[in-house]
Amino acid sequence: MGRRKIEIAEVKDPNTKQVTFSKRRKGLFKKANELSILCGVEVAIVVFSPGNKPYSFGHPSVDAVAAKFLEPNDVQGNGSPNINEVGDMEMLNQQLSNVEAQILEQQKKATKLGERLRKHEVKQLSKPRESQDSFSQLQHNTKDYFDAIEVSECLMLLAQQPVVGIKKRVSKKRRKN
Amino acid sequence: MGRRKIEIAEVKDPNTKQVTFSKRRKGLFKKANELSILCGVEVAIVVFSPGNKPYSFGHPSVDAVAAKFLEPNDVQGNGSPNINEVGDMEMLNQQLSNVEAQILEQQKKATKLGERLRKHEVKQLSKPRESQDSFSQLQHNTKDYFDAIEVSECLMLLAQQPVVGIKKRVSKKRRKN
DNA sequence: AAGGCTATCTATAAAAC
DNA sequence: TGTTTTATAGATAGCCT
Repeated sequence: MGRRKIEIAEVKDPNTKQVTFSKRRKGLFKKANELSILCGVEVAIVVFSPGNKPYSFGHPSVDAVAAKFLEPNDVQGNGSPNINEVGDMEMLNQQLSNVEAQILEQQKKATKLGERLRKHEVKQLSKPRESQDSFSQLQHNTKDYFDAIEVSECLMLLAQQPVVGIKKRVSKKRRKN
Repeated sequence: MGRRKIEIAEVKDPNTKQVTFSKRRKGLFKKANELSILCGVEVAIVVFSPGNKPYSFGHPSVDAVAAKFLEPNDVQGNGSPNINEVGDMEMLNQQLSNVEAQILEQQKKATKLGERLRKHEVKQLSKPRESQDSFSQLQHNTKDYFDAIEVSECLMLLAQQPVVGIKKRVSKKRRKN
C-alpha cells in the first residue's frame, strides 16, 4: 500500500519499525471502528508497541465487550454458543512461514534457554516442519474450542482491569506423551 | 474500497451486513497479524458478529497479551504505564453517537458479571491453553529471546495438546482505588 | 451462505517538507 | 523529530457463480 511492496517480516530498522507501528496501529483501530459501526457490532483490541506501551481500542469499550463475551446467557442470537476462530489458514500460513525462519535462527538461543524452558516443561524447539504440521492439525481439531477459551479468559481478565495483584500460579505439569 | 464508496454507517440490509462483517473481520485480523509480524508486537482482538457470535485473534495468543496488559510491573520497556487511547477524535466522535447508551447498558452487565467472575474465579477454562500461560510467564523472564521464540514455542506447546493437570489459580484481587 | 471477480476506494511506504 | 504529500499496494462493495 505504499510506494513499494514490502514483505510481511519484522522491520529491522527501529525507527522505521516505530513509524510503521504508529501508522498501522492507527489504521487497525480505524478499521475496527468502521467494522463496529457498519455492522453494529462490538470490538476490542489491545496491542503493544515496539516499546512495550499498551494501546487499546474498544467499541463501545473493551470492558463492555468483555462483559458481553462473558455473559453467554444474554446471547440468544441463534443459540450458537461461543464460537471462536483464529482467522484464516492463509494468515496462519503466513505466520508459520515467518515462524519457521525464526525457529531456525533461534535454535541456538533456544538451546541456551533449554534449562528454563524445561522448568516449564517446555521441550526444545524442533523442526519447523513438525511444528507446522502439528499446528495445522491442531488448528483443524480444535479451531473452535481452543480459541474460544483463550479469548474468554483474556476477556475475563480484562474485565477486571482495575486489578493489581493478580497472582497466577502454574503448577508443574507432567508431560504425558 | 469497493466499486462504490460507502458511508460509515450501519448497513441496513441484514444480508449485506453479514457479508460485510465477514469480509471486514477477515481484513481486520489480517491487518492485526501483519502488524504483529512487521513490528514484532503482541495484539489481541475480540469482535462479535451481527449474530452475536464472538470471534477473536491473538498473537501470540490473547492470553499472553492479556497477561502482559494486566501486569505493568513486568513491563520495563520505558516505564510508561498503561496508555489507553482509542484513536483519532474523528473516530471518537463517530463512536460517540452510539457509545453512551451502550456503555450504560454494558456497565450493568459488567457489574453483574463481576460478581459472577469472582464467584467462579478463573475456573479452568481449558486444558490445551494452559501451556501457553506458562509460556507467557516464561516470556517475561526471557525477554531477549522473546520475539523469536514466542511463536515457535506456542506452536510447540500447542502441538503437545495432551497437556493436562495444569492448575492456574487467580487470587482474588483487591481493587485499590 | 461460501467463494471468486474486478473496478474502485483506502491505507500506507517513501519521499518531500 | 514530526507532518504532509504522493504513488502504489492492498482491501473490499457490488456482482456473479
